[in-house]
Amino acid sequence: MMISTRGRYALRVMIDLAEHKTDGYIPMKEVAARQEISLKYLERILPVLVKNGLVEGVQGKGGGYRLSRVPEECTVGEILRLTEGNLAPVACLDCNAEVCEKKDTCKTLSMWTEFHRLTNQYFDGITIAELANGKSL
Amino acid sequence: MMISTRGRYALRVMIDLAEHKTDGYIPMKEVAARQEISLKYLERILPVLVKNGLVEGVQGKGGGYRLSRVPEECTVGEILRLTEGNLAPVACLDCNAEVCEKKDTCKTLSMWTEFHRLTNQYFDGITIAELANGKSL
DNA sequence: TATCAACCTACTAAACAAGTAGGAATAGTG
DNA sequence: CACTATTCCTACTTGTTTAGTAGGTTGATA
Repeated sequence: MMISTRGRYALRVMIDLAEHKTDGYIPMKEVAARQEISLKYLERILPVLVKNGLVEGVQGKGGGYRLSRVPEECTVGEILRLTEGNLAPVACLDCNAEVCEKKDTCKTLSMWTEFHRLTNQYFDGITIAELANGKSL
Repeated sequence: MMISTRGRYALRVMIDLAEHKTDGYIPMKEVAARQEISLKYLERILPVLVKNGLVEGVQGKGGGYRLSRVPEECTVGEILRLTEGNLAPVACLDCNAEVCEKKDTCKTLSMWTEFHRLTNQYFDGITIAELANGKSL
């Protein structure tokens, strides 16, 4: 019942990119230094955000990353689903998992389903812009 | 971001005890057979429920377990907190964890705190009685 | 051509999950 | 008393996941 460092670091990177937004690209080396996270580890986390169009990476000197959209349009839910795989509390709700054979008689399934819905709704309702601005919830 | 088998099995045991309630004690062997869960594994999960007064265990022939309270007074939240340790989404919110040194400037802490509150509120609002009766949520 | 950056793959150490194994303590029953 | 059925307790095991590290390749700019 935990969000791993992958998801938490991805979030911190996105917030950092929003806060230090310029017209150019920001090298991950700078973000890693500011956030005190291993650069090498961040390099392993970012590709999924690039592939799914949340950030753009440019190689070479003067390169780096920048947000693909304005921070107001980046939701926490989207970032966590990409980096954590899924926000489902039980495997039965994971779309990629095999179907549970007890699902028709399971007394707890609807509870998990509703919690899953609630979780997505909560995190989809928060944007990177709000976090960067320190909006209190 | 998952509830482990410990929590899920504990819940199924509690529901089973509620459904097969008698004036005596129910051997875990029966519950394990009905729920198709390893008896040995359940024996490892139950002590925490006993210690915290959710169920009573009686050893020896004719012994077994029974709920300490009526199912209407057993909440899912209570059971999950005992078996999963804590429902906190990040370590910073775990009371037993060391205090995070970034907590004063952390842009995400309030988001996690609110989610934690929401999670507890959701699961505290569901009782074993409701699950046993198949109340749809 | 040198430098700085993203990108890629393989490896590793530690922790955790999900159980198994083997018995000790306890309480009724013939 | 011996037998049986049950909880209770500790240690072990096996596989997976987490949180990285190592060592490079590719690509852009100056």
